[in-house]
Amino acid sequence: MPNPSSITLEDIARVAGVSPMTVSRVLNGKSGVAAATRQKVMAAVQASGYVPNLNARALAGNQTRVLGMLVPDFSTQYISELARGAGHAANQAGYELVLYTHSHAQQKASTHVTLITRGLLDGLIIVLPDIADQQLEGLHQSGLRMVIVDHRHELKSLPSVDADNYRGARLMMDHLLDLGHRRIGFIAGRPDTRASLERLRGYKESLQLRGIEIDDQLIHPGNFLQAEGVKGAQAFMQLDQPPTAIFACNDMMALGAMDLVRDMGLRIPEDISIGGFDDIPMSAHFYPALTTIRQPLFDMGSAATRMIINMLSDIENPSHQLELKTELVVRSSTGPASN
Amino acid sequence: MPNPSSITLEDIARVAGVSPMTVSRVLNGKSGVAAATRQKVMAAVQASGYVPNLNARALAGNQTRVLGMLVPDFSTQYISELARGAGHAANQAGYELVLYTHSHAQQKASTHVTLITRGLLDGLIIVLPDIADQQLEGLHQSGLRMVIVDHRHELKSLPSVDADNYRGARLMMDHLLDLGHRRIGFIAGRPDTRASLERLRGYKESLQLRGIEIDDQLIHPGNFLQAEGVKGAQAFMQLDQPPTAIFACNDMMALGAMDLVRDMGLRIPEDISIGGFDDIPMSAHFYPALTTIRQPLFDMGSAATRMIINMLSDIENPSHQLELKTELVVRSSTGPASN
DNA sequence: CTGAAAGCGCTTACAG
DNA sequence: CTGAAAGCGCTTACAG
Repeated sequence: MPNPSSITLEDIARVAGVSPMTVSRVLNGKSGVAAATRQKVMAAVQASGYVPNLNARALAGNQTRVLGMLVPDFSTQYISELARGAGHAANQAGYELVLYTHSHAQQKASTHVTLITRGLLDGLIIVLPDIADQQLEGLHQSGLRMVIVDHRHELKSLPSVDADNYRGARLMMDHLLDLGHRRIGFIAGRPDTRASLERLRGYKESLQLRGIEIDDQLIHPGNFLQAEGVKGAQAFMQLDQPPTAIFACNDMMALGAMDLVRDMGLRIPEDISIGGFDDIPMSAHFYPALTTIRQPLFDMGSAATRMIINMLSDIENPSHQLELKTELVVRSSTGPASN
Repeated sequence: MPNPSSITLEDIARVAGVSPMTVSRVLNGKSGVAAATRQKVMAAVQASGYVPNLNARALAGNQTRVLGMLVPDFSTQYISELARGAGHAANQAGYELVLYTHSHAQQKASTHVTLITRGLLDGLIIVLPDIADQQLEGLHQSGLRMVIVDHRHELKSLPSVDADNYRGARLMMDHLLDLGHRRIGFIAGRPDTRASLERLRGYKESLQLRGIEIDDQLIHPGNFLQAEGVKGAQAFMQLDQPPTAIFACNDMMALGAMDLVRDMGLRIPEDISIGGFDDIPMSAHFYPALTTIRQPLFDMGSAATRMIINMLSDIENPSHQLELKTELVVRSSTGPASN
C-alpha cells in the first residue's frame, strides 16, 4: 500500500476505471451515478486509504468544511465550554472545528483573521472580539461568514449569540437582596464588552428598584481575570463600611474575591456572601461551592455553529441576534446578610 | 477599495506593472529583487489590502505555515497551558497554531488526522494520543511531521516531549514520607498513558526504598477527571485503616479528593494531606492551595512546536525524545501525618 | 534582476 | 449516467 498522502483522485479514477469527474461525484455524494460505478469507486478508495486534498478542494471553488473559532485565549473554562458546544454541532453537520487565538500575533488582528480565513475556513465564530467594530463590519461585508459570541457593543447588523446578561444580573441581585443584603459590591468585567455593561446595568437597576442608592465605591473595575477579583475585594474590604456581599462579573473574579476574603480570615457565607457569573464547571468545586448565574455556554457554542452552517447553506436565518436565557444556580457561597 | 478577498496576486502584478512571479518573490521575502521593484509591489499590496490565498499557496507545493495541535478535549488547564506555549513558539517563528479535537468525530481518528492534515497543516502536535501506536507510526512513516506530547507507551521512534513523571512522583512521595506519612493512597491516571504508569512506578519505588510494603488497597484506578478523584478518596476513606495522605495523579483528581474529604468533615491538611500533579494555574486557588508537582506545561508546548519547525527546516534535531524536569511545589494541602 | 510556462489536485459548468 | 476541458491562485523549475 503506497503512502496515502500521495494518492490523488486521478489514481482512484484509474484504478476504478472511470473518469476523475465520476470519482469526484461519488466522493461528494452527488446523485446521478450508477450504483455499480459508485461501488467500484468506493472500493478503490477503501483499498488505497485515499484522503482528498482539502486545499485543492477549497481552491477549486467550493468549501473546506472546516469552521474556525477565534478566541481571546485558551485558558478559561468559559472558552472550553463554548468550544465543546461548537465542536459538537460542527461534527454533527459534518464539519471540522478548529480553534485559534491571535493574542501573540504581531500583525494586526484583522489581517490575521483575513489571512487564516482566506481559503482555509468556511466560516468563523469570533468570541469576545477585540477587533474594532468597524473592521468586523468590513470583514462581514467582504463576504466572510461569521457570528460573534459576546460581542462588543451594539453591532446590530452582525449575526451574534449572547446570553441574557441583564436578566442574569437581575437574578443574582434579587437573590442577594432577598437574603437581606443592602451593601453589595460589584466587580465589573472587561469594559469593552457588552456582556459586562449589561451586567452592570442589571446591578444598578436592581438596586434602584428597591430604592437603594448606588454607591460608586461599591463598583470596582475588572477584566474577567482572577487577579482583578482579588483587587476588587481588597478595595471593598478597606472601606469604612464594607459590603456584606460581593457580586463578581464572572466566576474567575469571584474566585479571586473568595481567595482574598478567606485570607482575611472571614467565613463565606457567614461573614460575607459571594456570587459569580458563568457557571463554569469548576465553580461547583470552589470552596464553598459558588452561587452563580448559569450561561448556557455549550448551547451558545452550538447555536453559533448552526447559524454559520445555515448561512453556508443559504438557508434563511431569521434570528440573526440570538439571546439565550440565564438562570440562577444557588450553591453555598451566599447566605443571609450578617449585619 | 474592492473586496480584499477577491484580489489575487495577478491583480497586484498588474497594478505594480510586474509579473506575478515577481510579486510572489517579494511576498515570500526572496532575494534577487531590485529595491525599486520591491517598493512598487509593496505599495500595491498595502493599498489593496491583499492577502494571499493559503490554499493556492499550499497546493502549489509549498507549505501553509500553519501547525496543528490535536488534543483530547479543550476543558482542562493542562491543555490550555500546553497550547499557550505552543502558540507562542509558533507565532515567534511566523507560524499559526490551530487547535482541534476529534472527540466528537464519527470517523476513525486516524482518517480524521490525515484528512485535516492533508494540505491544511505543515505539522501536528498530538497531545495524549488515543490513537493506536501502530497508526501513529504509519502516519509518521507517511511523512507527516509530528511530535507527541505525553505519549502512550514506548514509541521510541517517534519524536516526543514529556515531563519527568517518574522523578515528579518520587519528589511528591519523598515530601509526604518526610512529613511522616506511611499510609499514602494513590489515585492513578489514564492507564493508557505512559505518564500515569511512570507516576505509579515512582509511587511504588519510593515506598520500597523506605521499606514500606505496598498495599494494593491504597492504589485506586483513575482517568485524570475530577469525578474519579472523588471516587478514589471515597474508597480510601472506607478502609479499616484509611491513609493519612492521598497522592492524586493530577490536580483535577486531587480537587475531587479534596471535595470528598471536606464533605466528610475532615480538615486538610490537619486530618489528611493531599497532593496533586501538573500544577495547573487553578491549583494555587484550590482551598487549601494545593501542594503539587509542577510540569513545565508552557515550555513543553513551545518545545514541541520548535521541534516540528526544525523538522520542517530540515535542521538536524538530535534530541528527538525530550524530557523536561518536574519540581515540587509545596503549598497548604500537605502537612505532618496526623497519627 | 525578471518573466513565460507548467502544474499542484480538485470542482464547476458544459456536452453528450 | 459519464467524460473532456478549463480554471481556482499560487509556486517551482527553467530561461534569459
